[in-house]
Amino acid sequence: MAENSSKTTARTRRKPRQARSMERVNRILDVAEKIFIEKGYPAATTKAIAAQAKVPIGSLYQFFPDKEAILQALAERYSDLFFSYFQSFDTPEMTEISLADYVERLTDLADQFFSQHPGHYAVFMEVQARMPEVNDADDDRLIQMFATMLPKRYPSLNVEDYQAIAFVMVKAIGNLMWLSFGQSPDFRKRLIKETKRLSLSYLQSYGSVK
Amino acid sequence: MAENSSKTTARTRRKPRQARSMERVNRILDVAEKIFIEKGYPAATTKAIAAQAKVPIGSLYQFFPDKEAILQALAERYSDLFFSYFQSFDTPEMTEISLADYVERLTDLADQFFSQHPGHYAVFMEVQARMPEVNDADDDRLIQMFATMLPKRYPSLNVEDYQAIAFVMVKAIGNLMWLSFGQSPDFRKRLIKETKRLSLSYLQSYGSVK
DNA sequence: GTTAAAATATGAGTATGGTTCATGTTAATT
DNA sequence: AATTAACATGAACCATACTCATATTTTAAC
Repeated sequence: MAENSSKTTARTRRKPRQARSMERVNRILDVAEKIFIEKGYPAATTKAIAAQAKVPIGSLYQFFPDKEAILQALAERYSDLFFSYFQSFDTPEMTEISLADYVERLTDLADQFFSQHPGHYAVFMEVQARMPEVNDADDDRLIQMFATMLPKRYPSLNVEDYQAIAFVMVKAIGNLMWLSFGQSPDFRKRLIKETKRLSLSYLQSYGSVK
Repeated sequence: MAENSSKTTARTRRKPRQARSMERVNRILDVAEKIFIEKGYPAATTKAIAAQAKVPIGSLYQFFPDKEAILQALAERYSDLFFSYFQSFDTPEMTEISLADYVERLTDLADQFFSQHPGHYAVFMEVQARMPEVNDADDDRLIQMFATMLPKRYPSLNVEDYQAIAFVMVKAIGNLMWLSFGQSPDFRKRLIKETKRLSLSYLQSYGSVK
């Protein structure tokens, strides 16, 4: 499907096959994450990353075509983690519980994920800035997941409706949860409450009673 | 209020006082906007900006302490424009019309602004990525504007409620409107409709009848 | 076990782009 | 007319992403 966009894939590099090199790649990723969080992406020099990972600069570029590829690899690690959180929502049982409960659990789960992985915030921030496509892909996956469940609750709507509703839900909730960081703990709690209210009243406007 | 954050203000530069230099500054800004839109901020070199504006590189740095300052200046131009659009909402009459009409007009105005200034999208994008504070300041201004009007419609709530509701409204609407670009024209229309539905049902959940 | 091929390792060197600064020129001020 | 302040200029500086020719280690073939 996806062509070789010059932005997404600069040039392919050898994938590590030997154990020693895989270790090094992981060391590089760990160190890079740490430095990205500490100083931000632009101030994190590839030399510093290589040095702290105790890997010569040439070796770093053996596996990562460019600096952005390091960020991208980190994003993928988080993406996998993220979806492992939401696995539990991709089940039929989830259509049985009440709409209010559903919204409640959905929001709380997102909240938990963000809270439990502080590094995600910094990495996500940079990825959003520099490679929005990556995050959009994750959102699309969530949207499809969500759209699939909607017919169960709203049998009379059509495909376009499901797409639109799922889009609004994922983006609006995601954005508000995201913004709730950077706020004071009290206001953050309030925002999570409001997020639930927002999505519930929106969904109810489509006539669900359950 | 604001200290000299090393991120926000690198170092002050002479402000142009003479006509000739003000012309040059404007030329620089216009060219920079064009190149930012065409190639994106990172690929826009200060050398290229200076060259196309027919200004030596040294002169550019006479007025802009660094590359980011150019972006910031552009953001300020748009910020002013943006608020001139929303001036009409800072009037008492706006509390008289129905909630549905209010939401309708608010959303359409935002839509119009975004549509009529395509350059804003690209610039805003980069600003959001690199200097979120700038955009947050704009949002805060909108939030206060909105929060001030809420007591008229919801007399029984308290200050925290007004703040929370205004926050959700501004951020949620703003985000959805923003995302509606990048979408197909049809889906974009649909999203604007959904944005209205989202905000209206949310506001109605607070018990307004009018 | 030897050897050829493939994978990995290395860091001095290159290219590019942001920024400076010493020196000159033009406009305002006295 | 003289002094000062604002503006102009671009070669040079410097930091940083990235390369590449060369050396070493692992794997595979026999």
